[in-house]
Amino acid sequence: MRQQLRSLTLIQGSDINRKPGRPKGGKSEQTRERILDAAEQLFADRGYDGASIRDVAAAAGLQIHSISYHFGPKEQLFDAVVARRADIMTGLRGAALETARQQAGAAAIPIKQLVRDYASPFIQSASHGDVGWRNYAALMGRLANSPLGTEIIARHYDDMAREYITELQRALAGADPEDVVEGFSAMVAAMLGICAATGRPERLSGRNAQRPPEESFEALVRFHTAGFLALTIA
Amino acid sequence: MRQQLRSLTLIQGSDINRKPGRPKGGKSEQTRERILDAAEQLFADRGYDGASIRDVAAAAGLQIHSISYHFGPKEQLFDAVVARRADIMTGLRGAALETARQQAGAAAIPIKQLVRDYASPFIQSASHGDVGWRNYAALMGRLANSPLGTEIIARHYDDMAREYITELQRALAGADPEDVVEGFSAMVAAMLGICAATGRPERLSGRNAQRPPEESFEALVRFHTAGFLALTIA
DNA sequence: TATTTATTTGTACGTATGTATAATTTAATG
DNA sequence: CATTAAATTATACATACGTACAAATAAATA
Repeated sequence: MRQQLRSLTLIQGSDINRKPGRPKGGKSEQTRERILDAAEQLFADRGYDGASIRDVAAAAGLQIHSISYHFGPKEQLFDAVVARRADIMTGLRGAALETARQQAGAAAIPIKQLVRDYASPFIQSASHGDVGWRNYAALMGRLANSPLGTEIIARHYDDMAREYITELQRALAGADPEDVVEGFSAMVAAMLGICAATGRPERLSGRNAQRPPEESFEALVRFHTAGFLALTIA
Repeated sequence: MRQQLRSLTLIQGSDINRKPGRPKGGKSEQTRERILDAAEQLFADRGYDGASIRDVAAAAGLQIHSISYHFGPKEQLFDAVVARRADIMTGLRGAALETARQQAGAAAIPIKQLVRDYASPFIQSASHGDVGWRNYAALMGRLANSPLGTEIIARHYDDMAREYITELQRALAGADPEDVVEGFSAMVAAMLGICAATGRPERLSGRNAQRPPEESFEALVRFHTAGFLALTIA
């Protein structure tokens, strides 16, 4: 939205299209990242309506208007927060899918691999990534069943989701395609639940600390792979 | 909170403890229900922070202060909304569990029956109940991964959840108990996702209308039963 | 009917909200 | 250095928020 059409001549010194004045995107890219980090954390902690633009500005060490200057109205800021890491996530999933397709050749990709490849980037990022990824994971969990959330998720995640669903349906030829979509939705919900860090699993199992997400991930893969396979049995 | 200790002598005319003045809970019980209905819908549509007390009052056809008069501050109203139908839900699940225990005798309750008995009351209410149940289901979906939501869910749902988990662990003696908790969480997340009516399954499958929740329910039972059973295989 | 309490209304307070406008500072240019 | 545009600051606006207080009304009693 605020991206500039860079001039075509690449050598900066001899740039003939170069207009006078301070160029865009110099130092401000850091500022934008700082705003997104702050917004990510606050939206994750308090939700979309619970976090104010003022909170974000204060957390980023800026004045209020700097937020809307860089991102426009609140909803666009929210979208930008989701989009930033969604693009990374989609890149990882796309690469994994390409590899899997090459490995499988003409055959269908194994269910277990599809489950693993879709859930792994998210769970790995949420558990091994920096605090930003943890905040992002919590935020995505909150978004899951809200109108605004699903709208934004649709924009940034549905295309790749459909690719995985297509492969799942191919691997589960005997199953009702709608059941496969149902299974995919269940898998995503479980993945988000693991990373949301709500503390409910601990409360239900009597544990005092959160289970390492890798263990949860392995359980998820086994559980949902078996679930998918059960859909083929009429 | 605002319930009164009814006098012990049951015959109203000869009530010796009866104090003068207008008695509590007469017409106001309808008002309370009307407030809860309005709050339920608004919280479901806009979330806790997105729905204001003024909105609730207007939807119920009352002045602002009537809300806090009956329910205290906003968070207690929210809790009351969740609690009302949580009690019904817990009653149904408790009755189903008792029946299942009697049927099973000394043996473990079958996994499929536990999955069915836990998810069925919610999905049936959300699909066949009145609009209030549909709103409630959407609200519970929104709550699932938020801090305030999990706090309230813990208060009203965790006891019965632990009972079902105990039975699941008994039926899955070979499985890691923590994996079983993980599976239970996945089942709940899927159940909420089905009833949240976000439109995402339709978007992912190309359907134009929502799938009948009964079909989704049958798929959920098959999927998650198989998932649980897979946890016993080392 | 007079009295007592439950319930509802009307109004107000202090603060927080998203957004917009104008002025200022910063960083590059020729 | 003068100039141009980006980036930041400062301030303001109109509205919405949760909560509280005082008054009025309603429904039962003796």
